Amino acid sequence: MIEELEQAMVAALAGAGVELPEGFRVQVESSADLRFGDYQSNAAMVLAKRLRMNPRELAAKLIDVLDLGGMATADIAGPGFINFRIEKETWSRRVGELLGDDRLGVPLASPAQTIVVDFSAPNVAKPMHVGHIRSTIIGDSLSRIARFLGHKVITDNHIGDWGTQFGMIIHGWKTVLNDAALQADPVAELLRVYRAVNAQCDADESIRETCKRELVKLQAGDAENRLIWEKCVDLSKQGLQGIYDRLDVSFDYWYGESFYNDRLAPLVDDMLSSGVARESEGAVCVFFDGDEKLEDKPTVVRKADGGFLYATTDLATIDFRVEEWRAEQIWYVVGMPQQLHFQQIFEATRKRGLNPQMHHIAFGSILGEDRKLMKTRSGDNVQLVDVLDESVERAAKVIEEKNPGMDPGEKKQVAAIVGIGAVKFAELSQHRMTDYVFSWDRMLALQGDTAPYLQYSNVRVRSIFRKLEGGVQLDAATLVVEADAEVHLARMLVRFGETVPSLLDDFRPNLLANYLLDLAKAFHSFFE
RNA sequence: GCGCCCGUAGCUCAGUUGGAUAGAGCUCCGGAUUUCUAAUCCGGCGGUCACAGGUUCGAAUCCUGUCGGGCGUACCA
Repeated sequence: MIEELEQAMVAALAGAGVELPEGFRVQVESSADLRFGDYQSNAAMVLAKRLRMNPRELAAKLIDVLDLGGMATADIAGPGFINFRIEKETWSRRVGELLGDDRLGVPLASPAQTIVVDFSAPNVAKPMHVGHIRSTIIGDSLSRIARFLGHKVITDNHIGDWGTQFGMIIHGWKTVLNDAALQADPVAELLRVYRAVNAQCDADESIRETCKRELVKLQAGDAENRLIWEKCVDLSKQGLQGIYDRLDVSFDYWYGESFYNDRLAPLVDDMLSSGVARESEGAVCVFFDGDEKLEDKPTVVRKADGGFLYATTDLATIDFRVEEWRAEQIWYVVGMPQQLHFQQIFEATRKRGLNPQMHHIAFGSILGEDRKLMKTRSGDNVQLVDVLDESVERAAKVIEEKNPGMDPGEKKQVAAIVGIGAVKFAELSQHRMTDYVFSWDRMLALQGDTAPYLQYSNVRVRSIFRKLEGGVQLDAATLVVEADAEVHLARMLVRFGETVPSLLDDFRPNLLANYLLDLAKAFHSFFE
């Protein structure tokens, strides 16, 4: 719809003999306030300013020669807006076209690109906690959107399967592991072991040293430690997969930190010889001379003791993604606190002569009831599994109240759909940058702007089609939009194709959530 | 100190990138209904967009400053 109106406007400008200034693009957008019509353009005002004309006169001139082919009417309002009212026949036609359109009016992105999306990335041997929700759900959503738009999307779960925590876990595995508990619930037992050793370390420095030695042995390739590590990673992955299954999230690859071990030393050598990095205070660093913001913020890629860091692994990971996967874009769905880190590795990557488009898709923090940051390492964070369980349980209670007669198996199924949906939608409906206070009530609310509201509208739609099955055939020719509620529903349906492409401009799934709520409202009104 | 993010109705949040009289949901008040699943619909109350300047036809949105909150600031991830 927007496209047709824009073309008509361009033609009208030509017809009126208006010369377009360099770089000017006629824009039509959907009206925020329906009293001003369905669509509006401020082109006359913008142009009048540049050409030093009277905006209302210019708008009048345009409308004189504007040919909309009967699809809509146009008038002038306010300081020089051109408002468009779409005819009912046009709505009928457009909705009829959508009926047979698999893409629901969403155009394919051009050009399609290869995009690697890096999200979720939990640490192995420690269960996911609430802090992982945002990355996982926002990342999954953006991946799906990009895929639908026609991009080649590669999702990669960059798990923390290598690092200092393995010193503690291996020591714990050798000393305090309970085999029976491990069999019964591997994830819980690994967490218990980790916590137990963590506490021992705090109390006794010599234990911490022992753990460090275990880590060094692992890194040196010690067979026993290597085996323990492999088992830990394996068990953890199974636990994680269970959660991803419940969330309906999947990854093309799970190339964790350990995957890049062998690439780190050569990478640092290469950066040294090419002059990208240099030694400083015994460490190897990348300095960003001449960069106003990063001038005094070098990043260390090799410690004075020879060890490598997070930044080193990330740089090696970029290499791999560009060389192996031909990534044109790399998206990192990672929390706000790591902004500086990403500025550094993005800049370091450019210094190395690689130029994928890199985006840090940051998000705000989840706070405790005291409005303070939920600590990552405190050990008593709310676990993601518990959030999901609690959510499903609460949904089950509602079902028991509202639909006591439902088949028990179906009850369970619906509870899962509603419970998990509530958690996911709570994330997706909010601007990703805002911090929020974790609250069961907020996350699991079943009334208002929530997942259940959307799901219920879906149920109602499906119910209609179920009852029509075998009876009425829907086709474009019989589709007539007439009453106000019908027009509004048609308007919202057409808007889908205009909304989706804009979601990736600033990586904003919440705009889709907002749209869907508006669509659901339009549908419920229509339904009533 | 410096850098980044945030401040919108009593509460939780939107706001299509500079557009018209700033919108939803929750709460509260009032109404609808012999259902194509009421987990619904319709109406009402509620605002100095933190504050002060600036830019222009036009600012919640852009620029400057102030106040308040959060995060980060080389050998953790």
